[in-house]
Amino acid sequence: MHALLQHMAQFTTLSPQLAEELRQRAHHHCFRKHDLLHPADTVCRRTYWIQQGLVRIYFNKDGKIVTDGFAAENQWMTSAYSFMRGVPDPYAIAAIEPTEAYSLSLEDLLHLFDRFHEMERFGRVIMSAQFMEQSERLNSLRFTSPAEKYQHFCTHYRPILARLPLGMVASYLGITPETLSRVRAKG
Amino acid sequence: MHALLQHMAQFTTLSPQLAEELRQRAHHHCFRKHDLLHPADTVCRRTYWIQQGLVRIYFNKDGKIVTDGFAAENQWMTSAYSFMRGVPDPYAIAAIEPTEAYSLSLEDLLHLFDRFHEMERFGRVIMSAQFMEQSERLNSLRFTSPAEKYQHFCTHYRPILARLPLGMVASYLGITPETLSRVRAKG
DNA sequence: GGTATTTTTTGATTGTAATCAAGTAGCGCC
DNA sequence: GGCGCTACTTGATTACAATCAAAAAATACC
Repeated sequence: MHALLQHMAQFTTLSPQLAEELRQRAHHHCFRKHDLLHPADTVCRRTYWIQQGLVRIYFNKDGKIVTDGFAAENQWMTSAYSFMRGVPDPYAIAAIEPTEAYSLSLEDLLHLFDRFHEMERFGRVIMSAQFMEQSERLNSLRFTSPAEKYQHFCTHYRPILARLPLGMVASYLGITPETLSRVRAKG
Repeated sequence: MHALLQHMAQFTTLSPQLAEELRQRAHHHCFRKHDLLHPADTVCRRTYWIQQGLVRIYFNKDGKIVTDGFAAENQWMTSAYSFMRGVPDPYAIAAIEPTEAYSLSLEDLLHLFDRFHEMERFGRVIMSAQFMEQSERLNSLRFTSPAEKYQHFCTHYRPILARLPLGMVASYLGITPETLSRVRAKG
């Protein structure tokens, strides 16, 4: 829990009152490998902050599993649309490694946003960061060859690269495992 | 100016003090067709809210102009990376039609975020909305054929579709003008 | 530790949209 | 209103990664 507060303190001032409310509201979770943080076609009720471990979000596209993103230590993960709108969506979130996490519900978040200016600040800053990251990804998807996509992935995900099977990386990059295998064979 | 305040009031409570500060700080602009709101390779110092008209953001990729986005009435436009980081970037923003806009500098924004919880709220809500929109675009780019991309564009940009030349739409969708022309010929 | 299953590699073929190339239409501007 | 330019359309060819197929390697599980 302390680690989550430390993480948040990087982006906003953390008053003792806010820290206390976070301590009261956040849930603690331990997931084993392959456990689901969120099953497909259900409402994703919580947003998870990963203290230790590695998770992925994915969905089933015509019988194939497509990975949509990863989150490791100090990152947030949720099925954004489902979480924000309170509706089911096809995404699922599963642990790739044994994972320890803290989570907040939408109600918790909205309450904290209302009550604490500094929490609202945190929300804004995190959303901006996610937005900028997603922009980069969009540009990579749009303008680069499979080799460059992989290159880009390597530089941005170095810390977790070795922990991921090739197939997941390929579908995240929007290329086939065969193509990624060939790309890797050359580099 | 009143219209900007109305727009903001949709997403946050707008105290008289905040409204007053906005009135004082926002700049008003009129652009003629082809005018640059922001030239390439300079720092984008302001974020623009479009009251009337239509603008686009684009950059030069190997001699070809690639359109990266549009903004029409009630939308915001800036070169995000340059604006947030205060560094030059290759994007330019130009008016497609005569355009009336209001703008804020980064300093204005940061000041308002600090001083007004409700402004911070507005920032968070707008960033979330942009993020969700961008997610949809990313999925469209990633998983759909040229015909579906165009379909998706038509449903999401109906109001401005007729105001845009085909070439801009094509490069926004990440396909060639030739391909878009053929897609349109069939539908 | 050995078998079964999944993941990755390697190879051959195909499909789709990009590129190359002209021609036509639309529009801005004097 | 006509000239010149840009935008759009249409056609032929090419390139690249997807798909199909199968073998090899890695991993899971009893």
